[in-house]
Amino acid sequence: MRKGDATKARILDETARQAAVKGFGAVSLNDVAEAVGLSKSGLFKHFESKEVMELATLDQGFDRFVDYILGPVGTLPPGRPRVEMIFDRWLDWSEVENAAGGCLIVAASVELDDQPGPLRDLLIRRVKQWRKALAREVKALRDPELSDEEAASVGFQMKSYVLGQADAKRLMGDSTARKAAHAAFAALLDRTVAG
Amino acid sequence: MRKGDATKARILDETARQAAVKGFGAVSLNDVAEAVGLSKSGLFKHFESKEVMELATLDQGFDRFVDYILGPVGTLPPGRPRVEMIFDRWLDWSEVENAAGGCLIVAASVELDDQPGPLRDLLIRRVKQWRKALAREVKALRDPELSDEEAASVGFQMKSYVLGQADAKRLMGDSTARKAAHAAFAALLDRTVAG
DNA sequence: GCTCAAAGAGCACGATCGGTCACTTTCTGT
DNA sequence: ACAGAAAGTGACCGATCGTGCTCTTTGAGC
Repeated sequence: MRKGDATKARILDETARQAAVKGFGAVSLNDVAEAVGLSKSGLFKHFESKEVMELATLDQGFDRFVDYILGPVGTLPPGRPRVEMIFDRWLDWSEVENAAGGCLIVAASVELDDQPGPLRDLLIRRVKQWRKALAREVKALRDPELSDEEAASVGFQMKSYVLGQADAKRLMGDSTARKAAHAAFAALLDRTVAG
Repeated sequence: MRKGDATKARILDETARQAAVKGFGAVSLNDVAEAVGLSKSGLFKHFESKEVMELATLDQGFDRFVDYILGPVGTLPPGRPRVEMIFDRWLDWSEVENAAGGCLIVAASVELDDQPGPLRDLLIRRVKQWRKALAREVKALRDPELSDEEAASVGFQMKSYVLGQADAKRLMGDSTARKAAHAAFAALLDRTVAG
C-alpha cells in the first residue's frame, strides 16, 4: 500500500496550495486532479468525499506548520532564545516557505470564521493547541514565569505582527514589512522581559 | 431611474455580506439574487457581469469603511485624539458593524493576494489610499511631526492589532481580544508620543 | 510467477455555475 | 395620459461542479 500513500501526500500538498491561493470553497476536484496528474475519480480512491479531503489537508497543514516552527527550537534554551526563533520562523512560514499562496491557516481562519462545520471545528481545535504550546514557551521569558494573562497578551501581539507582515508583504508587496514586524516584536520582548 | 438605484444598492450590500462570509470566489449569482428577491437575470440589468458586480461591491465597501472610520474624526483636534478614535472605530468596524462576515477588506485581502486581476488591482489601489490617509493622521501624533518611516511603523502596528483582534474574536470567540488590542495600542501611543 | 486487492481511468448523473435572449411589467418624464 | 425607457421574469445555453458506476491497469505478498 506504499504507492497509494505517496499519491495521497501529493494530493494533500496540492490541495493545500490551491486552498491557500483560492480558498477551500473555490478548490475544485478537477483542478486538483489535473495538477496531481490523476483523473477526478482517482481522487475518490484516497478520500471518500471532498470534505474528507479538505479535513485531511488542513490537518496535515497544521502538522507541517507546528513541525516547522517548533521542530528546531528544542536545541535552544527556554525563554527568549526560543521565543525569538519561533517568531522568526513564524514570519518565514508566511513569507518564504509558502510563497505560493501564503499561510494556509491564515487563509482558512479568515474564510471559515463564519462558516460552521467540521472544517471550522478542526481549525479551532488545532489553533487552541497551538496557542497553548506558544504560551508555554512565552511564559519562560521571565523568571518567575509570566502569568497566563501576560503570556496570552504577548501571544496575541506576536500573532498580530505575523498577520500584519503577511498582509503588508503579500498583498502590497511591502518589502519593509518584515523589518517592521521584527522591530515591533523586539520592542515587545524588551518590555516583557523588563516588566 | 430611482427604483433601480435602490435595488442596485441592495444587491451590493448583499454581495458584500456574502463575500465577507464565503469569499468573492464562492459567491453565486443565484444566492445573491434569491437573497435580494430578484431573479438571476434581473441582476444583469444592473451589472453587465459578475466581475463588474464584484468590483462595484468592493469599491462601495471601501467607501463605507473610510466613511465609518474617518467620517466622525473631523470634529476632533489632530494628533492623539483623532488617532485614538480611528483605532477604536477600526476595531468596531471588524467586530460590531460587520458581525455577519467580518471586514470585507480583510477577507478580500487574504483571498486576492495571489489572484491577479482587476479586483486585486482595485483592492491594492484603495488600500494605498487608506494607508496615505492614515499616515497623515498618525504623523500629527508628535510635534515636530513623525517621519514617514515612523508613521508607517505606527500604521503597520495599528493594522496588525486590528487583524489580531479580528482573528482572535471572530474565529476563536476570544472576548478579551478587544482589550488586548487596545492595551497594545495604548502602549504603542505612549512610546510614540514620548519618543 | 501468480493472485488479488489497491490504484486509477472513463463515462455518466443531476445540480449548479455565469450568462443570453425574448418577453412582460413597472416606473418616469413630459 | 401616454410613450418609451427602465426593471424584472422565465426558459435555456454550454460548462463545470461533486459523486457514483464499471472497467482496466498496476503493484505487492505468498
